[in-house]
Amino acid sequence: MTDPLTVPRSSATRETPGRSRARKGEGELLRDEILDATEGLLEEVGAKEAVTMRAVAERVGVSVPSIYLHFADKDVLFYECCRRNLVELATRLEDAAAGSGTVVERMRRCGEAYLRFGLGQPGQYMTLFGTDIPDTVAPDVAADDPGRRCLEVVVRLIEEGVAAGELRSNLPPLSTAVAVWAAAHGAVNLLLTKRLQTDPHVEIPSGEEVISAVVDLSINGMTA
Amino acid sequence: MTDPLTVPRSSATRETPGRSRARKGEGELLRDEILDATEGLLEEVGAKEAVTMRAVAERVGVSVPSIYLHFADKDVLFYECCRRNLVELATRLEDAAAGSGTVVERMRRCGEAYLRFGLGQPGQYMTLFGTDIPDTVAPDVAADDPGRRCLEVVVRLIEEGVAAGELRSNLPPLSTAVAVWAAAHGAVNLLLTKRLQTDPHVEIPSGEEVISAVVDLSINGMTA
DNA sequence: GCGATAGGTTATCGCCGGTCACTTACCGCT
DNA sequence: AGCGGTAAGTGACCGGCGATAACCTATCGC
Repeated sequence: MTDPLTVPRSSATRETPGRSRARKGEGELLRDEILDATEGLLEEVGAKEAVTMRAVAERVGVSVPSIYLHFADKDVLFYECCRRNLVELATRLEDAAAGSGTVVERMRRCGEAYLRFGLGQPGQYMTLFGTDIPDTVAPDVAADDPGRRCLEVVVRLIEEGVAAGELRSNLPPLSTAVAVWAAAHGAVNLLLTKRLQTDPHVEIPSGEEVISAVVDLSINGMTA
Repeated sequence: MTDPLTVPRSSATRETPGRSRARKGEGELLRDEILDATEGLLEEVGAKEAVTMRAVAERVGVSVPSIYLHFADKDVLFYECCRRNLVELATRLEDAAAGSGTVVERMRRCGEAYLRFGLGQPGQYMTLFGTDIPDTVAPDVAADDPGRRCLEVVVRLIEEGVAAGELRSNLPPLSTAVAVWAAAHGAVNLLLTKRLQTDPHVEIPSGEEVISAVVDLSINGMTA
């Protein structure tokens, strides 16, 4: 009944004659459009499970299988989509770490930069860091893991601080850096999953308060 | 072609004549069986997206709609499943906080208990804390949020430590407690999502090292 | 001009979460 | 004793999902 989906629309009507999109060497162009559309939808709905391949295809103005010409599967599409912005995060952290001031000051700027980055792009942050690395992208990640690059910045900063006598670290710098990363990651995660706003009649710290509390705690922990 | 699914098997064959399961007031019994099966499957595959309602039904030996007699939807089922064990976590934390020793010692035991709990039940931890609270369970959570109970323990411990002069906290205890929780949560999250084992040729801290690094950092941060 | 092929399309698959209409077995009530 | 009400459970099915198979067609090197 009311069967508008089964109408053949085969080879006579052709109101929208497919999509006029071509140019020989320019398949990469469509690839970028797909990534843009994915990123947009991801930030609109917040989680990749809520973004369907059909929705991406529709936004781009293309059919679903066309996406699979450029990306092996949904996981790869979303990983590539998020990784584009990783350059931005790495850059911000490296800028913050390389700026002027004491190691502690620079470390504080790094922490704030990380937290603000995560909170600024919830969908992408949770897609990148919130769940297991999907099997189909795991081999790729091993060579170029986003989180690992962040970790590197912190490790070097800690080493510098210890060498300068500014920081104390009775554990290996890598272990301490992991702990610092964990604190920042956990804070972003708690805020993005709304774990701090479920109970309206309990006063809860704002995002800014959480950021400064986490940064304070971590830095105090290293200067003790 | 090869249409074994459309075979009627209507009202004559009946090889397995439904499932002999009844008893009037004992529907709750099936409910518990469903929760047990869900928990088992969840820990086997690690994520609720990978556990289908059909798989749960099959393990229990029941049909899919029967599950919906006891749980409104999949989210509610998994939330109830995980919440059962929340009692355990709350108990462990309260035990650790109420034990003997200085506030710092008890705080350390709390941190270790939290981390071990999370690492001990990956599927349930990630289901409870790893993503947004689903809409269908959110109203319920507001009244009895798992994380909130953990937070309470830490807040009281910090207040006690500050009063005893053992801890220093220039921020409100709640803010500091959130930061401590964030550190622990982030550590569990990083470990469970395998963020610390992607690169085989880089030495990475073990789970135990991460635990002690996070606990050290947090406690140092409060005693500075 | 012309065949190869990059760049698409339509149609369909199998599986998922969830619902509907229906049946069965127990139980309180007369 | 037996009968209606209802708790408990079932088979069939829906729309939507990720993914694929088979097919078409405009472009471009030759």
